[in-house]
Amino acid sequence: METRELRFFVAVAEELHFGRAAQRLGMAQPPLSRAIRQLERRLGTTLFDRDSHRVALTAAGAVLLDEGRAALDAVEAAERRTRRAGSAEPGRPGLVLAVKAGASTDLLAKLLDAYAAEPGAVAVEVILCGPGQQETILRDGRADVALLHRPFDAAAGFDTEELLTEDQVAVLPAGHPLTANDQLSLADLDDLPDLPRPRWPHPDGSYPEGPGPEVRDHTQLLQLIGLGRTLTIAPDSCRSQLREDTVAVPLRDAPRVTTVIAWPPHSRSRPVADLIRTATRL
Amino acid sequence: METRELRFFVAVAEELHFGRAAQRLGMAQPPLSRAIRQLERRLGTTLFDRDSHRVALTAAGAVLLDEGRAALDAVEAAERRTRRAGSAEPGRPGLVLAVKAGASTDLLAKLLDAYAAEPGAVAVEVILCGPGQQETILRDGRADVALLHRPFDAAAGFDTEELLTEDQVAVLPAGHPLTANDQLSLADLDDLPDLPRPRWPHPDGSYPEGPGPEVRDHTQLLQLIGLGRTLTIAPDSCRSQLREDTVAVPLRDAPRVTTVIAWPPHSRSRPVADLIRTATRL
DNA sequence: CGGCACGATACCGTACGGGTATCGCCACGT
DNA sequence: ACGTGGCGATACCCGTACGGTATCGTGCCG
Repeated sequence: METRELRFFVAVAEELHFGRAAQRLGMAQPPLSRAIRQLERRLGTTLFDRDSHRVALTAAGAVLLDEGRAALDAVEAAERRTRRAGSAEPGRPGLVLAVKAGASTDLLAKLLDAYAAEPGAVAVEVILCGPGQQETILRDGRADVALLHRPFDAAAGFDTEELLTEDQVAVLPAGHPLTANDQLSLADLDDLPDLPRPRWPHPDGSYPEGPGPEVRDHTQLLQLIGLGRTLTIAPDSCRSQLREDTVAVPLRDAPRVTTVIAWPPHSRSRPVADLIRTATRL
Repeated sequence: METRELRFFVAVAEELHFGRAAQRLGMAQPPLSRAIRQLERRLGTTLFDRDSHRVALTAAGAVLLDEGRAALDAVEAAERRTRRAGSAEPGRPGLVLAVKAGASTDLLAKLLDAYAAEPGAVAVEVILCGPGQQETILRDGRADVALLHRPFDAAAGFDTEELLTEDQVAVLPAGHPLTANDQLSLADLDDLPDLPRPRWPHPDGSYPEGPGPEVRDHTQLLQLIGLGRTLTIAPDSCRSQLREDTVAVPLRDAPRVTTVIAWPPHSRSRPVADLIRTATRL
């Protein structure tokens, strides 16, 4: 199976419409139809149930959509990482690390310092990304290593090492009545009319429905908290980054959060191994 | 990047010889050379250092070899699993489970029985494979689920659930002097001139060097132990399968072995989820 | 210094991927 | 009921890029 065919298939499977899929692929509809038919012939299976007015995935098609996306990610990762390894003049980033923007700043600083002191250290580029995007970025090769937060980020498919386990705190506007408590429970934070939970974008950029404000990054989030418009739950170590107009209150019953360093299981590269070793020794 | 190019690249990278690689690919050498050059141009990187008498991987080439193999496995897996899902007439195997031949027989039997009793259970095909092959088979899509033994099998890149942890025993020929002990240590089994360790084949089918007998499966192994030609270390549960001419002796200091059920992290399929749920409830 | 092993280059034919035009089918509207 | 429009399939054409054969250039070996 060629990646071109897989890309065709995924486009049709996502659009469930040959015309739109062809448009997305920048081609005409007939060759697309033909390519899919040919793919079906070669696989010996029909992938779509279609008449002139409905296109639907068969069971086999659903399997290929899952597996095919993973395969395309793997190919894309191979391509990107090779490109990066190729253009490795000293000074250009030899290693890309994905972290959730605003999280674990002190741990991150310690890690980068310690690694830079290692013999054979290469330049590290840090990608700051929204919650839940590190997995994607690590999977498709834009990053080589990531810092994830269990149990919130899925580390499925990666090798990991635990670095740090912390309690969580509620981050609230300074002066809010709840800040009078020296401890809170998760239930206290549910359904507060004045402090609805913020809404983070999905991977596709769309926002879920709800009353809370839409946020894109942690700076924005902290500003909104300071303005008394929302609240958030964060690892204890976030205290060091709080502004004067926000307050952290320990949570009695929030799950403890573990920061782990994650990497694709076949990374045999020297810099990745060095960085991981450095991290585990912190 | 197309999978065809990746296959070309991997062939050359493994042979380090354009002529032989072309032969392996069933094509002539010139188009292969050209395809590699073109791949290098598109990636903007040289992948091989070559003159007329030596071909060697560059750093970028080494990266692409690792990542490319993984990507090809993923594509192959997508293809195989789709084919399997497509030809799913009731009766044909809907689920393939890879287990190390001869290991965990009783656990396996319980699992298969329990799963068969589930509503919505599909036919399960069991693949018996040599040690260390389950990962490959699971990765390239010939199996959907595998039973692995930690810490011996690498579960890197898969999701896992622990099922059972056991101590290990030494399996020896009946009547051998060592069987007089009611406990042994690993050191007692090293460098026994009369009982050299068996040699298992590598994934490519070749055998490592050494004095021990070459074995392909556990039946053969047990027979050779019975004949007093070798010994092995195995989980406690293997006792139920021993022959009369072999004896198990507990090991004081062998690492405990954990049987885990493993699956590719993106399996969203109903039968896989059912089987895993069944396994964790045993 | 001649022979050889090997990768690169040159050149050619063909098969396949993509485009345009058109058909066939079904749902819907009036 | 019939016309219309939307959509996937089919028919046909064309360009390109992939693979094959022949040959070259080069460095190693005897």
